[in-house]
Parts: sequence; C-alpha cells; structure tokens
Amino acid sequence: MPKGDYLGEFEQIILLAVLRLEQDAYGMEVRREIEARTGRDASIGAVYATLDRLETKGLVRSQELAAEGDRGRPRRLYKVTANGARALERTQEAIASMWEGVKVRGV
Amino acid sequence: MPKGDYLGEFEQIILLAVLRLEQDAYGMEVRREIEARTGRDASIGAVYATLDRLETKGLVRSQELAAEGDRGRPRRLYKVTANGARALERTQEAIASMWEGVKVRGV
DNA sequence: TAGGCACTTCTACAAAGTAGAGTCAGATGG
DNA sequence: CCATCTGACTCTACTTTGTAGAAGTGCCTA
Repeated sequence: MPKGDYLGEFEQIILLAVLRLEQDAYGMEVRREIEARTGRDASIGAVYATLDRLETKGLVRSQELAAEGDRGRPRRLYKVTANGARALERTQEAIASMWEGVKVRGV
Repeated sequence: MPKGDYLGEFEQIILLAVLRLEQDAYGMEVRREIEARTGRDASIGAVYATLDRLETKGLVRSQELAAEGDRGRPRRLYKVTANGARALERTQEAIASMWEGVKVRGV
C-alpha cells in the first residue's frame, strides 16, 4: 500500500484546476476556475503560494509565456507533472477507500 | 455555493474513520482503521492531536468510557457531530466538482 | 515490584493554508 | 504625460494542520 506523502486539501484543488485548464493554467485563471467550480473564493496569494510549493516538490512545472498582443506582464503557465498526477491519484484513492460503504445522512 | 471552511486531508481521513467505527471509535482503533484501509501508518500523536482539534471545532464530540472488564485505562469514544458530517460533505463535494470530467492517466 | 500492554496526554516542530500589500507592464483618458 | 485602471505576478507574515515520539496512567502478570 502507498507509502510517501499525501496532498493537502487545497493542493488537490489547485492541481485539479491546473489539469482542467490545460493550455490556460496560469495563476489568475486557476483562481477563477476554482471560484467557478466550487464557489470558493481563494485569495490570489493562497493560489500562488500553493503553486510555488507544488513546483518545489516537482508536482507541477511552469514556464513563463510572453504576453502576445495581450496586455500586462507575461503569464506563468503551469502543467501537472507525472509525479503530480500520481500524488493526486494516491491521495484520492486513500480518501476513497475510507469512504467506501460510509453513509453520511442522505449521501 | 458553499461558504465556510474545508477540512484538511488528514481531518477527512480521521472523520471517516470515526464514522466507520461507530461504537468503537477511540484513538488507537481509529489509527488501526486507517492503517487497515489505506496502509498509512499515522503516528498515534497525529491521530490524537487531530481528534482534539476536531473536537475544539465541534466536528466530533467525545465521552470517556470506563474500562469494563478491559485492561488499561478508560478509553475516549468519539462520535461525528452533525456539523462534522456537513463539513465532510462540503469538502468532498468541492473536490468532486473539481474532478468532474478530469482524466489523469487511466483513471 | 519490575515489566509489559493498551491507551491517552503533552510537547515541539514542520508543512500547508491564507490574506493582502506591493510591483510590473501596458491601456486609457483628461 | 501624469494619474489611475486592469490583469498579472511576487513577497511577507501569520494561522491552522500535520506529524512524531516521549511521558503518564491503570491494570495484569511473572
């Protein structure tokens, strides 16, 4: 059974947002995606700090993209690494195995 | 959409273990359940500290149970409160909504 | 009465979560 | 052209969670 570490709750959310956004995964957009999907109003600082930490752990990697025609400064595009995907799976499996057969009220 | 706070990763695991164990949810057993289900070898200190914090937040409540015929000191039995159940649902829903339609490798 | 077992408490520190002010680069417009 | 608006990212600082392991408690047994 899995050894190694698990992702924090917000780390999972961020990683999933990056996965969903594919070519569009930069900080501000990640934040918007989370807001759109879950209604959770994460502060921009929280998002970037978490992306940073995930990058340090090798779970995402990023590349700066010069602003083409766009306004403002260049954006930093994120992508989930293979390790990131694995960590996501591992974490989700652990939680799923705890949910198995559990009923909490109507669910 | 949900406002309010979300459970940490380990908090979810602990809460689920307490739910599963029903009448048997005391510290050491919670730890064993997690080990059995997920293979995760949580330290006993981690388990109790988390149960404590969940109790402070009103997500579980506990009662001391005198050891009847059993050996050792009395055990402290935990139960998930209605708020605890709600927090669990909220957190799980948020993560599920982020997973929706996402494919990570074979999954 | 020294140890051992089953459990809980305590202490201390590392990692994750969070907010918000600050900075950067262009766009707008008075 | 300077003020300020917008979209984006960086930094700083602090709180909450996660984690380990030693210490304490109460009973049991050699």
